[in-house]
Formats: sequence, C-alpha cells, structure tokens
Amino acid sequence: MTDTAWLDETEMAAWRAFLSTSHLLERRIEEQLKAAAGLTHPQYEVLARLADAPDRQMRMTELARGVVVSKSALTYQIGQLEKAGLVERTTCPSDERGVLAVLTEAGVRCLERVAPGHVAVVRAYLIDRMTRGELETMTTAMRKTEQALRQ
Amino acid sequence: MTDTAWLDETEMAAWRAFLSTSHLLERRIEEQLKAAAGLTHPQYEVLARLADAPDRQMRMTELARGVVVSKSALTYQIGQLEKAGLVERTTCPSDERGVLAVLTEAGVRCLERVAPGHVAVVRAYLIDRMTRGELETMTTAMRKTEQALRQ
DNA sequence: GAGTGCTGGTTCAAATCTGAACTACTGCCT
DNA sequence: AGGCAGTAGTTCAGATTTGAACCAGCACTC
Repeated sequence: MTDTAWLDETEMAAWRAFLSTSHLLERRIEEQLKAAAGLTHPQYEVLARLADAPDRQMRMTELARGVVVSKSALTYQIGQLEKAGLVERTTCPSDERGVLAVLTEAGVRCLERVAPGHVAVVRAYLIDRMTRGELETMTTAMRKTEQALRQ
Repeated sequence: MTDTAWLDETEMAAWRAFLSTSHLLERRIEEQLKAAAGLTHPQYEVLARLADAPDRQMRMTELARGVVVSKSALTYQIGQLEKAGLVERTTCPSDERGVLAVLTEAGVRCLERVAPGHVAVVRAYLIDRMTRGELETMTTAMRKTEQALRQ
C-alpha cells in the first residue's frame, strides 16, 4: 500500500474494458438462460461441470471452487437444482462428511436442451469476435491471473 | 438456436479462463475494498466514475450504464453512499425528472484514501501479469464484445 | 394547449450471495 | 484408545441485485 503506480491511459482502458465487458456479458447470459430455461448462470455452470465430471458427480467443495462461488451459495443452488430434479445429493462413500452432487437423467436432458442456446450467446458476443490469436493471447493472460488468485 | 458450433478445446479453454478469472478477481477486489474501507466494488466504481466526471456529478441513468448495474441497484447504492455522506443528490436543473449524483468533499477524500489499495490489487493480479502486447490485444478484444453488448 | 407516448427514477417483492457460526466426521499424535 | 486440530457442509442473518410496476415530467402531434 506504500506507493503503487497509478494506471496509465492504456492500462486504465484495459481494466475498464475488461470490467465492463465481463459484467455486460454476464448480464446477457443471465438474461438468455432465464428466458430459455429459467436457469441462472451459476446453475448452468453447475450442470455443465457435473456433466463433464466422471460419473457425472462431484464433491460440493470441488464444485464450489470450479464455479467460483461460496460454499453456502452452492449449498443453496444445489438445493434449487434438487427441487427441480436436475441434481441429487449422495453422501460420499469414502468420507462420511462429504456430499456428492450427482447429475440426474433429467439434468442431462435439461443441459442438452439448454446448452446450444447458451453457447450461441458466448460465441456471438465473445468467441466469434476474436481472432484465433486474440483468443490465445487472452487465454494465457487470464490463466496467469487465475493461477495467482487460486494461490 | 438451429445449429451453433460447439466450442472446441481452445475456445472452451478461453471461455472458462475468462469466466473464472473475472469471478475470482471480482471476489478478491470485493474482499480488499471491504477490508480497507467497508466499500463494495460497485460503490467504489460509482465514486471513481463521479470523480472523473465534469463537476464530479452524473445523471443516474448514465452512471448506471457506466457501472453496468440496474437502475434500481444504483438507486439503492446511491442511497447507501448518501447515508455515508460520500455522495449527494440534486435534481437536474435542465430536466425536472432527472437526478444528479454529486461527489461530496468527503467522497473525494474517501476515494483518494482507498484508490491506491484498490489499484494495487488490480495491478498485482491483472495488469502487471500481462505484457504490454497482451494488454493491448485484450483491450481490443474486450472492446468488440463490449460494443456489441451495448448495441 | 390537451393528448399520447417516452424517459428518468424510485419502490417493491423475490431471489441470491456472502461470511460467520455451528455440527459432524477425519486424520494424526501420543 | 483418547484427544485435538482441521475439513466438509449446512444454517442463518444481513446485504445486495434484479425486473416489474409505478409516478412524474418532457416532447411531439393535431
């Protein structure tokens, strides 16, 4: 906190662009998912992560880390998804404390139905607007920050 | 919704990296601001935008657009900042319906006190981890998306 | 200059997020 | 065994966000 250099023109522009864009995109995605399937973005992410996981199941904490949401928020969201029949809870066989979130058949079908529309938005506003080079540069840049933030 | 191409390896990696990073960074920033000054990130953004604006004042709608937050959320946040004495409301002289949010002297001082710590975080995790080239590439990429999302 | 449609803000209810307790179980260490 | 620090999830209260409904004031038309 002693003497941090201020952001120059270019840096400030970069930061503002990143910030606005991420929020705007989040808004748009939320809107699309809500309209198409009554899902929130975190909910969609949970389904997507589970679908990719072995046996379509994951531990709560691991899932929370992946989706980048607090443990309590995940507890809440899994509750919602359970009510909707898209996910089920199982106690982890190897660790009595642990809970496994499992994607149900209905969950799989829901995701299959919703994914195309979601991907279309991500593509239309972000992916397809970048060149391959920009895409790769962004990825490496983001990864550095991500890694730093995950300690 | 007809036949959108799925995301290939590289594209998916880019999207995931962007998504996680933006959320992780948001979390970290929120934490820092809360600890340093009891401010939320949107609140900080409001102060920062006002500080940059001519006469340190802005119309509500314009401010909401800038910070990328709903009008009702801004109403709420300006209320909070007003309670804290950092911002004041004035009715707009040219348009009787309009409201101008004005940064107070206390607001200016608060921002001056908090900004260095905030910028330090943005720098430490994002800006300083990129080369100048990456920075510029990211900015152009983000701008394209931003523009598309603002219609 | 009344009527009509728009725009600017606020209010409201509902949903969600977070961090701080709290409970239960695990893994060591002696 | 017995104790103890640490981990996994949940619960809870409080703060914030959002969209929809609402009330004014503006601007344009006939």
